[in-house]
Amino acid sequence: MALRHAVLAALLDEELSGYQLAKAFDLGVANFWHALPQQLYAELTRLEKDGLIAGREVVQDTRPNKRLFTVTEAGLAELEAFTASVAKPSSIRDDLIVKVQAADHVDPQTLIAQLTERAAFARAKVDLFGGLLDRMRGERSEEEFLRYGERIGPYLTCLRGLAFERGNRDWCERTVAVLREREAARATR
Amino acid sequence: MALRHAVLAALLDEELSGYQLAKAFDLGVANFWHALPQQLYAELTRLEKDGLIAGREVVQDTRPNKRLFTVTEAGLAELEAFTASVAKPSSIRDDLIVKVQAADHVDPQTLIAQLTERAAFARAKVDLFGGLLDRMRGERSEEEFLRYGERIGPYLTCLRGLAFERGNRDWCERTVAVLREREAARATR
DNA sequence: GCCCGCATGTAAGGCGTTACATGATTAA
DNA sequence: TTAATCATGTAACGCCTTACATGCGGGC
Repeated sequence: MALRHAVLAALLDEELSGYQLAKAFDLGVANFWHALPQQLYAELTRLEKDGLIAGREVVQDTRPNKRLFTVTEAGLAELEAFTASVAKPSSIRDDLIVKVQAADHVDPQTLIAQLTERAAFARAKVDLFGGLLDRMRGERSEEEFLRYGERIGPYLTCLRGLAFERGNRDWCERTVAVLREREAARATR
Repeated sequence: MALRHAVLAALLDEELSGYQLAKAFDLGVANFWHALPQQLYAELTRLEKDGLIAGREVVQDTRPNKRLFTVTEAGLAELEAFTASVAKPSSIRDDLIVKVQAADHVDPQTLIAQLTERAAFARAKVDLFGGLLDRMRGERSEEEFLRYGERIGPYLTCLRGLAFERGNRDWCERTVAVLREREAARATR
């Protein structure tokens, strides 16, 4: 049950609507968790019912009305308890890695295409996260920001996301290079 | 539905029983996927029913009998199709990152303890994967092995696992250092 | 004598994904 | 006028996790 806590953590720094949360948890900006809009609307309903967040209706003229949510005292306590609870070890769960595991038995060209696509995606995320980090620390150097900044949580998680996507990019590129070399060697044999 | 394909990929290189698979997919050796024994036994039943794997009973005296599974032609075709299908982008899903996202609002000592524990776990995995890679490539250098070795799939996925755990280790250590520095600064204020 | 390893499952419940549904405004 | 953005959901299905169940053999 970690989606609740991810939502609570996201609402700590700013009041957000379900729609805004959905955008934050989508592929683009989710540097620490991923979820679909349906999950979020359902979870927000449950969180409010349990008194961990409080919503307030905002009436809009030109746009549909929306509900903005804030973390309550109880919600903060819940997060505190979650933080103290045992963490399960994380593991990657990625279709692409399964495909590479079977590399010796499937068509290399297909694999190369998939890896190339993923590398491009990873590069885009590296750029995105780099930009986010720049904006968060402003004029300050990273060292300075992390020592004296007020809100470093989102920065730290973004650093993890950045390193992860760099890892993806590098591994994909390396793997493509290996597969290409073997293909070339096979052709001249 | 990627567990099926992960199982198929794992059975490509050797005939395994459910129990052996369960060990491979457990925390210790799962360098490309993770699953619990119950999932695996259920999936093996389904895979056999669908004709993607074939099982043969091995009678043992001193131990309970077991069933060893091999990938069939149809199973290989299924894997081939899976490899060609679109891959979803992978994303990290990790309790610990959620906790760090809330770093500015929860007790730093608790967080430091969790991060320290995770760093130790990551170091253990780095060692484990390093050893596995050594054993796979034997006498050969990495370059040589990847160019001329016969089974490089498992090696490549293990490389991804190694890089991922190094990333975990480094990020945990860095984050602990940052939190400690801020705690020290707060104490002298 | 007790716990660990081998070997295989069932059952229930929670979480995530896919598909479907609605309806207004604004920019291309 | 067509598509994208804002805004919020319902329903069905499938995967993952947690708990429970069984039974023999070997080492400390």
